[in-house]
Amino acid sequence: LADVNKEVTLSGWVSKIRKMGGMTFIDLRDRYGITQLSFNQEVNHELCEQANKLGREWVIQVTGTVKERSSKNAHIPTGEIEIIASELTVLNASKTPPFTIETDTDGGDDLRMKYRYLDLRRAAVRRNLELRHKMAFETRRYLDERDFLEVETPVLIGSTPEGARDFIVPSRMNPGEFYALPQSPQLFKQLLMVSGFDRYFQIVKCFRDEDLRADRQPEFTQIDCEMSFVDQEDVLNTFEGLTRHLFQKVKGIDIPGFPRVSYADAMRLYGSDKPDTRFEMTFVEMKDLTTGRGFGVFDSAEYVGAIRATGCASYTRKQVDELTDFVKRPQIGAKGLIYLRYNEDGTLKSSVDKFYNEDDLKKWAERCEAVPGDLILVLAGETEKTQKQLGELRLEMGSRLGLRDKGNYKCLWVVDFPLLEKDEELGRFFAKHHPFTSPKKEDIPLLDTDPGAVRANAYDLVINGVEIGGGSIRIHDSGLQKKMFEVLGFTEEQAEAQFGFLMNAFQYGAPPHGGIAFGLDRFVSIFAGLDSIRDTIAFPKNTSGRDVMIDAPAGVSKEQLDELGITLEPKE
RNA sequence: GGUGUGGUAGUUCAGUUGGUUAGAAUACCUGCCUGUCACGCAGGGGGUCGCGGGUUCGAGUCCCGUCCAUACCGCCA
Repeated sequence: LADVNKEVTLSGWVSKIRKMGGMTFIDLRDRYGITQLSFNQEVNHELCEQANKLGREWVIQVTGTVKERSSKNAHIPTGEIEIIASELTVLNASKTPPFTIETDTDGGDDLRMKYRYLDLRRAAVRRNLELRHKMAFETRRYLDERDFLEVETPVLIGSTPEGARDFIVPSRMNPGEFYALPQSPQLFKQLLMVSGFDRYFQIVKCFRDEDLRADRQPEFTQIDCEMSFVDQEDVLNTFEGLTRHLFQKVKGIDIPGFPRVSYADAMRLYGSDKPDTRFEMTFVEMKDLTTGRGFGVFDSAEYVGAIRATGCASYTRKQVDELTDFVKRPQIGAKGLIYLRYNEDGTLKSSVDKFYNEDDLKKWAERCEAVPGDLILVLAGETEKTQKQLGELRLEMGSRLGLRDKGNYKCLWVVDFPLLEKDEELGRFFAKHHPFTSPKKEDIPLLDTDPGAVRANAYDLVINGVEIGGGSIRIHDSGLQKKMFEVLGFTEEQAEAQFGFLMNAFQYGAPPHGGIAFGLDRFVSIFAGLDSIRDTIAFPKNTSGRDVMIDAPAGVSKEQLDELGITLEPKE
C-alpha cells in the first residue's frame, strides 16, 4: 500500500486471466508472489484487447501505476493493490502447461517430476527450496562463528566394501579400475583432523546405491562436521546449539534443552532407536503378571509388553480388528493382538477373559496406570521383535489419536548405541555406526568376552521420530583401531588394503576427535512439515532412482564404452 | 528381491452383477459479461480404458503375464 501511485515495471508469468467483458484481470506471478494487473476497455481499449490474447504461463513485462483496489482481497498479501497497466510486452509465449501452476495443483507426482521446471514455479515447492537455502545459510553462519572451516573433499574416491553399496565410476585413464562416489566424507574429515583443521564442516552431496524410500534418495546432502580435542559432551552441546539456532532463526521457535535417552532405554520404552517423543505411551512390561494362567502365547513368550491408549475403551470391534490386522501385516509380523478394555463403568473386558480373572486384569490395568475409558494393547513374543512391533503399534495409535502434530517439535538425543551388531546369518559382527567408532572406555574389556554388549560413544539426533543425524567419537589410537578390525573379522592385510592410509595417518599424531552428520534433506522436510524429502530437493529422483525429466540413467554409445574398456553382456 | 495399492479425457478421478454411444470435475477452444480474485453464464472439441495374452456371444470390469508409478519390508556401516 506504501507504493500507491508509483509507476512500476513488473516481469513475470501469466498465472490467471479473468475476462469480465469490459475489464480483464491478470494474476502476474514472479518469484515473490502474485500481483493483479487490471485492464479496462474504456481506459485503454487496445491494451485490454492485447491482454485478452495472452495465455497461461506467457512471460510478460508490464508497466503501470500501483493503485488501491476498489474491491480488495484479504486472502492474498498483495490483495489491497493492483497495477493499472499502461504498457504490455510479451517476452515469450508458452504452451499450455500439463498441470495447473497452483499450490493445490491438479498434477500427480509423476507428471510434476517430468515437468519439474514447471512444478518449481509453484509457490509451495519454491518455499521449500527457500527454506532449504535459509537452513544451509544459517548452518554456515553458526558454524563459521564457532571457527568451523568448510573444506571440500573429493567426489571421486575409492570403493570400500563396508556399509552401503557404492556408486561406481569407471576410470578411462586406468582401464579396468573404478572410482566410487562417497557415501560420506568420513575418512577425509578424519584425515583433516590429523592435519590440524580442528573444526571442519561441509555441506556435501553423498551417494548410496541402495533402494529408495520417501525419505531416501540416491544422492542426498549432509551437514558433515568433525572436531578435535573434544569428548561426546562437546559434540552434543555444539550441535544441539546448531539445531536450536536453526529452529530459532528459521522457524522462530525456541526449543528447550534436548532430553537424552540411551539406546537400551529407547528400545525398552519405545521399541525404536528413533522414538517419536511428541507423545508418551511408553511400553509397560507385563511378563510377570501374565505368566502361569494357562495362556500358552504369554507363557511361552520371552516378552509381554503393553501400551495404554487413553480414552480408547470405546473402540468398536471393527476398530480393534483393524489394529489386529495392522500388527499382523507381513511388514510388522505380529501373530496377534490382545486387548483389555477398561470400560467407563469400571468393568474390565479383555480378549483373554478365558484365562484371566478380574483380579488379574485389574493388576494389568494398575501396572499400565490405566483409568476407566482406556484401552490396553498387548503384544507378546521374542523380545526384540515384539518391542519393534509394539513400537509400530504405538506410532499407529499416536497417529490415530492425533498426537503427532507436525507443528510440534520434540528433539531427542539417543546415546550409548551398541558398538557392534551381529549378523545372524553370517555369524559375524558388523560395526553399527562405522569401524572407526570408539567403544566406551569401561566397555573395552568386553571386546574380548562379549562384543555384542560393548557400548559406543555414538549418538543420534532424533526429531519427531525422524533420524536427523548421527555421529561418534572416533578411535584415534592405532592399537585400539587394530583391535576393532580384529573383532570385525578383518585380516591385517584387508584392513591395510582398505584403510591403510587412515591407519598410517593415525601413526603421525592423530588428535582425539569426533563428529556428526545431519541429513539436510530430512532436516528441511521436518521444518517444512513434509513426509517426503523429495520436495526439499530441486531435481529429485523417483523410487527407481530415475530422473524422469532428463531421463537418466540411460545407455551410452559403444564408443564411450570402448574408451572405458567396458563390454556389456547381452541381456538374456 | 518381497508384500500392498494404483494405471480410464491434457489433468485429477468415478465407472454397479461382464451388456446400448465410457462419465464428472477441472484444464483447453468459441461466444456473452465493467470489480473479478476457485469470477459467472452458454456452447464445443478431447479416450490405444498402461501393454500382451486368455475366458466369453460380449471385457474398462474376470483370469494369467508384463511394464510403469507409489508406500512399506529386506537393504540403507
